[in-house]
Amino acid sequence: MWVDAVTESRLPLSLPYLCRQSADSFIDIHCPTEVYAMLDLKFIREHAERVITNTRNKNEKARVEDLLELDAQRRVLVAETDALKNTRNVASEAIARMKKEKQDATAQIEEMRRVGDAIKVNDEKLRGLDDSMAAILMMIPNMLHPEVPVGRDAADNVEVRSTAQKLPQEYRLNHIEIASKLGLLDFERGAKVSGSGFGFYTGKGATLERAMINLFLDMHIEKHGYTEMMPPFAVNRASMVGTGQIPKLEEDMYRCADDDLYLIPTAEVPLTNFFRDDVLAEGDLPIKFCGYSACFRREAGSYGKDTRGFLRVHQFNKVELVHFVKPENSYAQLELLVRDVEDLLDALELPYRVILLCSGDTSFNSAKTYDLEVWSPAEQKFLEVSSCSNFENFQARRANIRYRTPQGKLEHVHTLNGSGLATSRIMVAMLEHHQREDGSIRIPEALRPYTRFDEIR
RNA sequence: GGAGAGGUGCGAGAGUGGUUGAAUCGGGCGGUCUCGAAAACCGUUAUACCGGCAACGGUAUCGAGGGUUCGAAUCCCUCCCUCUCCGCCA
Repeated sequence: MWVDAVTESRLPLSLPYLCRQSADSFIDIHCPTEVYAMLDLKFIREHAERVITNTRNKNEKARVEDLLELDAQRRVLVAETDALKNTRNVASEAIARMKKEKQDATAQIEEMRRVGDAIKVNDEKLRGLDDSMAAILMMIPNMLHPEVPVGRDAADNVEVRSTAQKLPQEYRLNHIEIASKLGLLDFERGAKVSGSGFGFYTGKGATLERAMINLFLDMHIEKHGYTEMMPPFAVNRASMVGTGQIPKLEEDMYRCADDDLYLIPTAEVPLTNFFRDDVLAEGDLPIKFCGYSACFRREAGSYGKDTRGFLRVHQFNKVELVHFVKPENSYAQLELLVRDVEDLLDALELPYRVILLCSGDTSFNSAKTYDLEVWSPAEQKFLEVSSCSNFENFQARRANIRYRTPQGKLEHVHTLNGSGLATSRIMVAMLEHHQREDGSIRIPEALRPYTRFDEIR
């Protein structure tokens, strides 16, 4: 069944994004506070209580009250400094006039020297305040959509719908056992060659992996109206800041120190930053990108959790979906995004459920997130295979992605993204669900044109 | 790795110390004309922050940071980025 997706024009190549400078301004601490603001400072000021509650509901610890105090100080200082600068500007103009008329301006110049010194002192103080404020602002999470249930952790998430009715299901071998029996994955060699948490796909395992990536991409391109992108797998620091991985998740990134590049943890980073500092044409929205990438995660601090096989690895493959939309459409678009992913799971004939994350489980950047989970008979639990989020303008503010309204106003777009899909956990589910009594694996119909075999034995 | 060029508004592109927030062209928006459209013509068109109910006023912004100066897009220093040529290489 075809998802009722909006048909969009493909990305027009005439867009001017290719000529834009990249801005490393994000990473320099001495830049206007607004650049850092993920939530609008004015919004925080006017809705302090809501921001504080929201921060708490997300289990975050930003010092919102301190921010407000600093802000009050800053505003007084700004007013004072602006007044000083005004006198200087007025006087400078007068001096220019006097010089032109060959009058002596020594007294004025002397006076302005003192004003200039005062300005310098104030600017110094302002910079200190800005830095302190920026540090707090960076830690304030996105506001949640009102529909998001308040809750502590995953236990409070809400199931929206499910195609996984008859649980638990029988299985004979878990994915590690069957993969090793059929020669599809090799973790020992992965550990030898790279380290723990890396693996080889071998033989038909590699083919199956590649087939899934291609199936996903083709469905998104041909059925769901996406533009395919193949992004760089390493990005600069400004990009990581732009999508919010830095500073919060910095220790989870692989970094190439010599070149100050980061291996991407998801294609979301390059695909969203594609439009960093750009102004999009209203008529081009929504823009929907799909892109394959390898994803690299250090998973620092998560050892001992889901460490078996391919459940949690340092490198995995994923097709990522990223939408740039007009604010008024973003929640409708989120539903479509989820449907695009469900369509893949249906094609793979895997049972899954869609859950709405509660406040405490919703990520820092997100206003509303649906997770898609596939049942693992071996693990006896649901495995997260996709996370679809609406970031509203949170990322767009950080990455400075705007569009021009029909009235000619510049406004931030809303960004959404979702995995569509990450293959490693899908591989786990495939090996468990499509396992036959004799230990062979049945390839679902939709995949056969890509694998060119219909079973693995 | 070696050598050079350059980073200005939505885009292209002027501008080398004093009404330059920034010429000009293009784009967008509004209008005239038209049954409608195109063309032509006219007008208009940056963002952020602070103050103000508002009209409006102030400040900042020409890659980033620092310096010189009464005054910096313009001069000096540092850094970042992009492009071109040569070398190396998939």
